[in-house]
Amino acid sequence: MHEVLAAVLQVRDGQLQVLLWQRGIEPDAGRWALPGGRLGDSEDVQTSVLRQLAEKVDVREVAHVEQLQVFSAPDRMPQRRTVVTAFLGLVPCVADPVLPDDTAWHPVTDALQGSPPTAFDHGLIVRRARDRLRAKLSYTNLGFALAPPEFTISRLRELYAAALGHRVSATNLQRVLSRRGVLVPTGGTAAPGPSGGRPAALYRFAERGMRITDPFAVLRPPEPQHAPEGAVHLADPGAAP
Amino acid sequence: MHEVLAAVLQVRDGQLQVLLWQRGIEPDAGRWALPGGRLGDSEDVQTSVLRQLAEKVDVREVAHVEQLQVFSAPDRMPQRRTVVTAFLGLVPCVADPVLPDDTAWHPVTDALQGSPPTAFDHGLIVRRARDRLRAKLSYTNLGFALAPPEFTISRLRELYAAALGHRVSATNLQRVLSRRGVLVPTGGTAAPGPSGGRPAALYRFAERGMRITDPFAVLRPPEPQHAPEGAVHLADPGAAP
DNA sequence: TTAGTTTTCGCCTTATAATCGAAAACGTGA
DNA sequence: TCACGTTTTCGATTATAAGGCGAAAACTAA
Repeated sequence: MHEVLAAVLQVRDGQLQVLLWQRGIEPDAGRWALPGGRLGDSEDVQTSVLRQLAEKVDVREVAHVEQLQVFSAPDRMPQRRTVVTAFLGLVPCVADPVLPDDTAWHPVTDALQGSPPTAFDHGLIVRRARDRLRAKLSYTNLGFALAPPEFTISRLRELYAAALGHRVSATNLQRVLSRRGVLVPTGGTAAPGPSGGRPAALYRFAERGMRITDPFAVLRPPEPQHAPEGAVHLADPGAAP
Repeated sequence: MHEVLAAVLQVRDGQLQVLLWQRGIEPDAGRWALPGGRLGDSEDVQTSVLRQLAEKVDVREVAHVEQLQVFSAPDRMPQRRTVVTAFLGLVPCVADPVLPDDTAWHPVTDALQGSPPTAFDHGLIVRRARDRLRAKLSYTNLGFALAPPEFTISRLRELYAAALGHRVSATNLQRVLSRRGVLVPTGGTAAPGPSGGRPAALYRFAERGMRITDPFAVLRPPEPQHAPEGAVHLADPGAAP
């Protein structure tokens, strides 16, 4: 049997959290599992996981979904042999979907340490999801999927710090993203906090489509020569000795 | 039904090539397909694809295998609905496995342009495999899977150029890989070619395990402070003013 | 010995990230 | 209204790594 699962991640309360539901029946009753379910006959895996998220946990605000990996160990679940395609899902920090009673957000760090206990191999899937997110935050504009449509650099810095698990310099974040052209100022400013301070400028991401600015520019192809032959007059119109 | 497929790549004759077999029966009779087959009940997908490669095309010299992606469009194959887990496989350039009559190597570039015509969505899988290889060559030591155990920089440069599809500077390749610590001199030298020249030093890869030296060191965590508090005496045993 | 070939190494330039500190822009309270 | 604390923003500087170029090294063949 083939099923799909999603590790849906969101930054809440300054921590990266994952959406889990508590199993009511055996096997692994009482343990916490990722949302998902059986693959339908007339849908592909990504359509299926989005459908099931919408149906089961009312998550329609998923800003980004991507395939993580297939888990297929014959004994990964007792009883029936089940192959699963695992996904990473990201939800902006402003979203607060209504959840069923058996469903809740849990800090990823806690879940990876057994609190709450996770069902089957779902803990491993959560770890893969977190690692993938951390890697992609470094070299893509995947941050758009964690951030609101408009945000200040400070706000974005908090999101990155929560997701990456370490401190992040606002100055550096600002310029690294700007250089890549994924950060666009909207012109507006946010109101200062209660203790004053300079009002922060608002930004948005250039595109929501995982645009990557030359991924891993290492061992890149040689620069095309400016004008190997002919067309030289174009580059040199009226030069004087 | 679930099946596994592998795009097995190797550099031959200075070109990146892929292993294909010609289908004898409908559907898509006469077109060229990737090796693979049905997932067994007691094996995971990676075990399965390695088994089938060994059984069907006598490829036991696969140096590296990794999951690419699940392809699951309901209509990706006529007749029966089939979900496939696609793999990337890499074979060192020195290997020359015995192949069945219906099986042959084809340049990836040609296959992607319809020569020979590929079956089902296998052309798309080949493209994904090539792109993945190119990306990973930039920031991992995946080159070990294309290269012999020992090699010269010139030889490695040819392999990289063939796989990446553009010229590669031997000087730069040498230093980029050395800096990462994945290139280890063996001490030996290769015999000069028929037209003379300085004999080249032999190298090997440091590890065959996809060791990555700090992947994408962007937005990296701040350096740990030398000695924030306590334990200072350890770092400073018997210092005099 | 000389010419030709190939490899290897050092120096320089460029590109990008990280760090530091000062200036700008706002509230608050004397 | 005028210092003061706070937060944001920007410029200058440093650090690191990749890319390019040419000279020197090490060999073969005439």
